[in-house]
Amino acid sequence: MSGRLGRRFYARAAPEVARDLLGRVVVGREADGTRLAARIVETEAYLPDDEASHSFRGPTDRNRVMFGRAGLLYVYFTYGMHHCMNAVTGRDGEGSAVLLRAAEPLEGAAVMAERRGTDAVRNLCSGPAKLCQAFGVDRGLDGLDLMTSERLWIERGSPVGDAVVAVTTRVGISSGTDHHRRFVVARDPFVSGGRPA
DNA sequence: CATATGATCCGCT
DNA sequence: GCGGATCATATGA
Repeated sequence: MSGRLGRRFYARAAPEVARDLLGRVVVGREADGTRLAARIVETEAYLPDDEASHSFRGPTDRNRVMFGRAGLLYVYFTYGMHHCMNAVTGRDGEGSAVLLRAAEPLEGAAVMAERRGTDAVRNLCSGPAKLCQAFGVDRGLDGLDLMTSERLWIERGSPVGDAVVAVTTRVGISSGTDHHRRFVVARDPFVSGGRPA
């Protein structure tokens, strides 16, 4: 429990949190107690001033959690089959969050491999929907509190230095493409797309 | 390696 | 009805 990131970590501007999440560790706990862990290597920041953000047009039933307090988990469903997870950031009611896009498996790779239907470790968490599938995250976890949940949380891990961080435009959106709010660990083989950035 | 396409649901216009 | 913060597979260079 002591390794968990605290509320104040998330209660900052989304781009700052996105940058700082690189090198941190997402931890999941299975019903049977098995621990899953993965080191975050790619994130994206979403703010309410951004046409590509779900929060751009204000709160709805779907995105309500994004307007909640920092440190909540916002999970959405898209393309008819995929889930993606975000950590809510900033002030309560603001509508900003950081999308977790890719991670390097550290613990529980066997469980992830079974869920993902592949043995290739590089392919278990190298994309936002893959990451959710590997950890068994769906809308049932929408709104959980990363401070107190026994199902999913984020630990301190090892923050990375500026020399290793690359900032780029974001992926998979058709508007708001001018914002440089995607953060990746440069040359890391576990980023989405399977290619170093 | 690159581009194309199908899968399959739901929130929003 | 449309199209999306995606992924896996298929096909062609």
